[in-house]
Amino acid sequence: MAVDRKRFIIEAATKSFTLFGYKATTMDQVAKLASVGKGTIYTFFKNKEELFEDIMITLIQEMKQAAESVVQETNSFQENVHLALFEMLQFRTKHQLAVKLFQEEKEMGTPAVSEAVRKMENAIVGYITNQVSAAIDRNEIKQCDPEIAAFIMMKLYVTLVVDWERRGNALSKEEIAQLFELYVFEGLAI
Amino acid sequence: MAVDRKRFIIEAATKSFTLFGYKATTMDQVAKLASVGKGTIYTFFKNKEELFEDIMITLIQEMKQAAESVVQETNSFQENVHLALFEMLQFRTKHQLAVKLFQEEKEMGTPAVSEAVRKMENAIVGYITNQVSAAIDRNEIKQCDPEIAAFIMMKLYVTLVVDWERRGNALSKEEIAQLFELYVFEGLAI
DNA sequence: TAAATGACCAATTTATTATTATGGTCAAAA
DNA sequence: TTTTGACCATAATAATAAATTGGTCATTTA
Repeated sequence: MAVDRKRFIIEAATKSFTLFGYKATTMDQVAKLASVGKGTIYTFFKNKEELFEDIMITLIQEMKQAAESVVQETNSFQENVHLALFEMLQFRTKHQLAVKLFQEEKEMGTPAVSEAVRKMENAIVGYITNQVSAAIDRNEIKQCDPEIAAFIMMKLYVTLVVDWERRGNALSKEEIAQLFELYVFEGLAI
Repeated sequence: MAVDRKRFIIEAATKSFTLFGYKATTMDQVAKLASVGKGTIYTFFKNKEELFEDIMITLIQEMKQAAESVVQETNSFQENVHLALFEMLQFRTKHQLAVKLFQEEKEMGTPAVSEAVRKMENAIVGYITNQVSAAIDRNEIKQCDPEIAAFIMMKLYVTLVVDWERRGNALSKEEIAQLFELYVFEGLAI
């Protein structure tokens, strides 16, 4: 193969999804951007949705890597969970494609995009679930259902980072860490 | 005044909002249902939105009463918070007007309805905030920001009652109470 | 001759116009 | 003085026309 057409197509589609979103990205546009005939796209991908899913797999991998880059063996479980969750939620607001997709999901509810957002959420919960399971095995925390725990932790972070901000002034990273520790680890009981 | 026209209007509007939602309820319809000329409505209410707000105040009062009906002096704080939150979230899924409004908010995003839903949420948080403040004064729980605590508790309940159900099988009232106690009061720390 | 292409098509989306319905007013009636 | 419903400007909806788009496939290319 003289030129890596598949790579060109993926790069062009990523650019276009990032700039215009899923719905407003046309296959003609991707073909033009990739300097490729439209038919060529369909020799690599069954349809637009599959092309999008391929790109989403990469995005989710990047998000996982972002989490892994801040998690450290030597840290305590709660420190690592805090860092990982904060990093992944941050990723969703910093990575341009993720931002565009969340916007499109909220404003238009494009089905393929809703599914993609769901998969990102599952990736976060899945990653934290593993951390929780490991922490239980190491006897760092109480016995509990790891998936429910991970789900609650993620939702608590969204509550603290996103929902509370909507009600007034945002919480700092340190305040969030403190609240997380208070409610999930220490508890309100005296 | 021969007949209580205002009462008739409110009853007719409540029926219509419950049956058809805010958007699909017409002032002509309300007037007909109330056996009143359309102009009469505007002698009691400035416009459709104010009529709706009047009815919402009643709905929120009812929700508060539902919470108060299950809260008891002799109960512990966490028991009362559990009962109150469960009751109010239940109220939102049982009271027909509330159900209709949540549906309309989700499907159409009617601004007046979004505002109403926001007020219901504030009412719940406000009620729990008071409970938390009182519990701190009684030294039943640790010192903490009562509003953030109430907000987190409400969100945790929505997570457990609504969000987790969407991921698979629902949790029972007892499981929810246990999880609530584990995460908010006891904590995961060993 | 296998890979690449873009004109083409059915189906959907968007733009345009016509029609209806609705919130709110106010002169007349009760 | 209170109540009313015909009336109106505006907004929502329906109907129709025009443009766009995802996907195909016969033809071209290397």
